[in-house]
Amino acid sequence: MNDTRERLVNVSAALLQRQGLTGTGIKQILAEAHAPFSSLYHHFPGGKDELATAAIRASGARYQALVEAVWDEAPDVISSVAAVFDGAAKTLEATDFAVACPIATVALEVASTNEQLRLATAEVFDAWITAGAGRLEANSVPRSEARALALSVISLLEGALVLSQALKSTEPMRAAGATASAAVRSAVASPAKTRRARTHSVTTTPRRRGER
Amino acid sequence: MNDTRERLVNVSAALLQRQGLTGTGIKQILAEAHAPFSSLYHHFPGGKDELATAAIRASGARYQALVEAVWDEAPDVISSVAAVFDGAAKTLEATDFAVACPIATVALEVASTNEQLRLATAEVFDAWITAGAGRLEANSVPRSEARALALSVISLLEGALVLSQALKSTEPMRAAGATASAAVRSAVASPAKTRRARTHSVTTTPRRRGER
DNA sequence: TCGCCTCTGGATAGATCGATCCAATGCGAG
DNA sequence: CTCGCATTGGATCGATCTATCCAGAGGCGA
Repeated sequence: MNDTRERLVNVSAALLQRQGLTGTGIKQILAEAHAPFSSLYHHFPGGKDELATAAIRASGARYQALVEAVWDEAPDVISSVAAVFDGAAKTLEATDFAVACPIATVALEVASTNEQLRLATAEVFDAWITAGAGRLEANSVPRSEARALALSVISLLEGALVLSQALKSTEPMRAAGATASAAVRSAVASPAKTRRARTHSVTTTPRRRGER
Repeated sequence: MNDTRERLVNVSAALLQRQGLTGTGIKQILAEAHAPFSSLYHHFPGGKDELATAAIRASGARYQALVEAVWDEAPDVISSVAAVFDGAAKTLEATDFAVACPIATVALEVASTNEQLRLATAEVFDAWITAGAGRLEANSVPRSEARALALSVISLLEGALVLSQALKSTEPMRAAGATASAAVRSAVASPAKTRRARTHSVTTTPRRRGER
């Protein structure tokens, strides 16, 4: 019977992604979710902030699951990264650049104005980073580099989403995808094909055994 | 004289950066700028949107000038890129993570809700990309790669700003800076020493003709 | 000095904001 | 059936939002 609560969270997540926190009114959420005022304050006594927190957490987890599904479908790490960026580009095009990162808009808005919501966005990002680092580490990226690489790849993705949305073009997303793939390729400790990385030449990574 | 108009633009730029468009009220702008209602609608007949457009353009240009100044102070391209990311990290720390990108917050907010403002943010980003590509090209990056590389570097910067603000940590910024430097290093057509880059810090780069 | 134009001062309108209130409804347990 | 609890239906409040209105102040050329 609690599908009202679920509808509120889902509708909020969708609206927050496109309009941000202050740009989304309670009345609009209630109208689209076909719910009355009292239902909102019954399920979320904390009001708008509590609802928004739940929405951020939900769409953060949902997006992570989506990306992980795309990631795990590809045969190797580098194509996984490429597939994620490609998927993001396709989503942008399919939605006329309306659907990008589910939480970045709110994250920037609340970063210095709403500590409770800022913490929620931080938790989501942290989960993404940890998951990304874990998957990189499971694919021959040395532990000492995995987290920094995950941070860079996610930064590339987030930044490219910002630029692509503003410019209404997937050019930034494609460029960022290429750079992300190259960065991952450089970090992968390939035991056999050490000299094969012709096109991308050197990085700061010594090619010795990435032990430790 | 017309310093009321200038004050309005500056105050708006600062508030928009931290609170976004819908999060910033006209009254707050007027209060901080010590201006009455009628002054706003005299100088900006288009109201809030017109004022915000002017503010976005102004802070976009100001930020570009700041980055270019930091960039041009460094002796070579790679240290330039590193210096920009380092400067962003220092600014974040100095302002308790309140001051990051002057337009990203608004850009995400208006991307699919306000075409006029979206165009303004797109113009600012485009100017940054063009300027970045030009500077890369002037430093031995092939023209065919310069624009894509500039897109990637700016994506890294923007994404790292999002993550750093949300997490209240400069770790993403530092990781992104290292990746950006490495990407630029790979793209620089270094005539002789392709192999021996070693694991020094970012400042050890092939010192090609330091013009200027 | 006069008249003109730019700019400022502040009140106010009309809409919308988030939040609260209480009565009514549905439903399972006893 | 009846009771108790979770949930719903709206009306409504005070605050705040953007925008408009008009009168007055100030500078400047004629």
